[in-house]
Amino acid sequence: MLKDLPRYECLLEAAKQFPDLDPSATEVYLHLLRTSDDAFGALTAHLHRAGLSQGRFTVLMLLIDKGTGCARASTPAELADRSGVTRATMTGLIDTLERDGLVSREPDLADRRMMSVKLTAKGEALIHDYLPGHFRRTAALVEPLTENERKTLVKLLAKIMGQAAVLSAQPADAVPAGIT
Amino acid sequence: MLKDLPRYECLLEAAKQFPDLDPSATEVYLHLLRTSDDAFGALTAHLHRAGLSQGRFTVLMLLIDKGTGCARASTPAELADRSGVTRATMTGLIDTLERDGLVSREPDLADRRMMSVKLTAKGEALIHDYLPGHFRRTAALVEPLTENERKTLVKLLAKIMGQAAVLSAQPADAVPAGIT
DNA sequence: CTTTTTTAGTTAGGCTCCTAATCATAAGCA
DNA sequence: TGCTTATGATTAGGAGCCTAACTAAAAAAG
Repeated sequence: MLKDLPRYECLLEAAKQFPDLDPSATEVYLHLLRTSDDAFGALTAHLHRAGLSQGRFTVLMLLIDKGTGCARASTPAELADRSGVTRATMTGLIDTLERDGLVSREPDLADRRMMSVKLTAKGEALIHDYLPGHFRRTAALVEPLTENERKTLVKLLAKIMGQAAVLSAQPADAVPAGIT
Repeated sequence: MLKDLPRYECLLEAAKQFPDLDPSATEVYLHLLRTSDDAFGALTAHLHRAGLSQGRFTVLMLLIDKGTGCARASTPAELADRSGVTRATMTGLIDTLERDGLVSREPDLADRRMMSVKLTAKGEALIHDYLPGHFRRTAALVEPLTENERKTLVKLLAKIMGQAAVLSAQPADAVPAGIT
């Protein structure tokens, strides 16, 4: 990822050599990645201080079962699917979380292929201690945006998300003229 | 990263247990990360097909010296700084790029601590072949947004970027009341 | 009831990224 | 000049992510 975003004149200059380069689209794309990375990095620094990583944090969040209003996950397969990582990666994550005493792994009695993953008391204490600060920092990140601006932002991001889904669905070397 | 974003009611429910949780802020944050990841993933799939990764691609882009309107980089340290990775990581990236014949590494005659990194003919051919499709896909991602929406999006993202910088600058456990 | 297919989880090996430590060279200073 | 500090690059070791191959158990098919 580029640390310093190119100036717009720079994109215009590059567009002379590459007719396919859409300067405003490239600017949006680079700002999106840069902002996401910065926002993510600002919160991840605190995660690391708590001995967590994004993957570990996501797993712990999915294992919380009280007061979240959402169904919790329990098997490695479900955790992997909902975390957006492969099952192999989830095995590794659970390995280290178990090593650190934050989760426990028990065989499922009904289906002997499956394992049941649970938060330990230590894991539950850690995530519940961590969350309030995490939510405050998240709020601080978005703080200067009005409620209307937040709605607008989510709406615009959703459009790009939709395009990304379209683009990922047609992995061939298409995209010659325009995909809508 | 959560694969499926939580529904808004779910955030409202969770906010009952965590008073610090700002539902609209969390929604923005999660949408930002999810969108960035999806957009990035859509383009990265093509990078992988070309035998590249985001890190390798960024290095090659920084090494292009013609018609980009931007100064090119040449030393590992500068490549690392502008790529946003550590120098150790850059050493590894250049190792594999050199192994694959895409870049070459030569000692700097003036300062014998430094190395000079250059694109090989093969590397230059690869990146120049790759870029047009890359730019078309980038344009496709943003295609449904009008020019005004693009400006709005960049402006809103810039606000969050600014907050991320503030948040990263004060790594202590601050953020109790509000940071502006 | 046996064989095949599917599913859950893991292992093995690779890439990218990190931090910390090391080495050589250059630059600043008494 | 000689010593100390700063800088460029690398190495070593670790974590998280991937794909591909494997094991065991359940489900489906004959």
